[in-house]
Amino acid sequence: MEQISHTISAIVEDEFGVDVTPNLSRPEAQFGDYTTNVAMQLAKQVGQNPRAIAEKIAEKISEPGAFEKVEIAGPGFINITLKPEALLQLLHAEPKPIYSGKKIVLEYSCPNAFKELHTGHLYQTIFGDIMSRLLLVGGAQLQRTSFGGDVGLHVAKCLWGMRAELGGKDPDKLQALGSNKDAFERARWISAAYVRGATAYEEGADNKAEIDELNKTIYGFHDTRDHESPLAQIYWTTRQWSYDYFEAFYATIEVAPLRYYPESETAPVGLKVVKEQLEKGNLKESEGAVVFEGDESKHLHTRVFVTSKGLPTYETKDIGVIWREREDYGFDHRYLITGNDQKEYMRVVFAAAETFSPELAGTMTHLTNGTVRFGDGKKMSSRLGNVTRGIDVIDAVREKVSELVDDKSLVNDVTIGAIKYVFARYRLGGDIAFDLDETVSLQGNSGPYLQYAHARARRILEKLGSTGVPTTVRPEDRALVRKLGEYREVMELATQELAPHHICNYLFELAQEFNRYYEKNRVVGSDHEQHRAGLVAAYADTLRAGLMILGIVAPNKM
RNA sequence: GCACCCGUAGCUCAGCUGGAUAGAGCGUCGGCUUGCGGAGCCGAAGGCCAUAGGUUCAAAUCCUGUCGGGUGUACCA
Repeated sequence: MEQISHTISAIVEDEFGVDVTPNLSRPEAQFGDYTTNVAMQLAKQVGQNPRAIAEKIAEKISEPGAFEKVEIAGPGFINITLKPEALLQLLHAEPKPIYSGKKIVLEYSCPNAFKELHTGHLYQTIFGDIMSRLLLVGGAQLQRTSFGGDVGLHVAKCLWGMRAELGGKDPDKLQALGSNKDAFERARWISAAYVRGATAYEEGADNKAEIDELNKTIYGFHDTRDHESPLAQIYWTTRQWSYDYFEAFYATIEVAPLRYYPESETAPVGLKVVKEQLEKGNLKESEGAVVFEGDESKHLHTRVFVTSKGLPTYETKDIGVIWREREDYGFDHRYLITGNDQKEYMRVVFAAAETFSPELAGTMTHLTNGTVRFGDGKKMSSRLGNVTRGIDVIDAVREKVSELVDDKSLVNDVTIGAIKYVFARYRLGGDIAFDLDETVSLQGNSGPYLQYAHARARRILEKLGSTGVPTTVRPEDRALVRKLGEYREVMELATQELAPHHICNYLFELAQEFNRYYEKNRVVGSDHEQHRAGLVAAYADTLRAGLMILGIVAPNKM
């Protein structure tokens, strides 16, 4: 593709003295393998009509007999049809490593300690994980990071609740309680305690005062490195339970682990920066608080970095993460995924970061995801533990899959595949309408459908033993071979845009193309058995490779 | 009020660095049916791409206004 582009570019330079990089794209099959609209773009500049320009370019480009066919169509499209050998060569092309040599930090998932991961976390974690795979395909030196609160009011509410649940602050009772629970059950218990604390906070002034006091006490555990007092022991133990739970959750959905930066670690770093920047005049004191004054001409809000009570806000903690990540990894670029309600907020944080440290300018990208909605269209509530937990979604899918798949050993791969696929399918940014039936459906554009399509192809190959490598393209093969050859281009697009939905669309189209082929062309026992088997193998391998980048296992049987 | 995001088939979504008759899945209707795994294939119906202008040889795509929906707008995260 690049070669063709260069060739055309050279011809245009030669004939018209204009420097362009022609836009090559994949047209509908009837028009050939590639098309370019370069003639139309040149028409005005060159002062000739586009068809005449196209004629000249087409004549030159087809001279050495490099292509099967070069045609002019419509207002001046140049349509190129590749020779069979060229078409086959595309099957072996590797995607360009566009992030090669780049140190990249990708921050996502970001659960708070002492809370369970809800559906939004599930979505973002899976999407972030797939995005990280795309960065790796692009050759990046990648670090996956995550950031969350292990201090703050929500923790105080939780600790208060845990103390109430335990009937005191005896760490031994906690140990006894935890000894017969797994990571998920412990997280569930912590979560229940949080609900109790949060309710108490709303209901009684005494409770509120106690919890507010507890909030300071928890900061104290960090400041004084208190690991001994009974309440501190409960805090540290349950914080570790939270971390264990994160690990267990990530293992369940089969995503890579992340380096977790707790707020207790980033707040001091942020505060130090804030102090320096206050002296430099980049931050100002206002009404007793430390604020960053947003540039109103750029529609940036003014935001508080340190409250009038002297406590760091999320802004400061976020600056802390950026500084820590830079210190730890020296990133060339940092991508951050959050919910899209934080868009405007993060613009200010980025603007502040770039003011504090101008070399950060242009090195950070904030990506946002929408809300996961369920069939009834209701938005999930995160109040008082009334959340739809991530694990509940996983369990619901698993249950459904169990009904459909006979072989129990396959249930997990299909479950995880279905969930990953449904989250990868949508362009990042919009809300996700999660439909259980559609997610698990074995027909239509779903993970299980593609897994099945793959298994079916493998079964054919199993019947044949050895398979050849296709060396020619027979007329009936052409559509399938062409589709297979698009893999690299799709990969590059997905990698560049960090948009896995392109891969989903492609794999689904590929499977459809294969099914069409398979419907009409018998493989086993045909005169072209070895040849066709080679195509089936290429198809199955492509499908598996694509699914693997989405983090989805492609079983050989289903 | 101001800012940002969104508005494409009954539903869920692609397409948005401008290009050839606007695509897919689900759903609906009609064919193929003793199959290499039919969990498939073929076909039909269904769209003034929210709306009104503008730029262009060419607009779902870019610009502006309007309407409708969502989010954010200093001591929460």
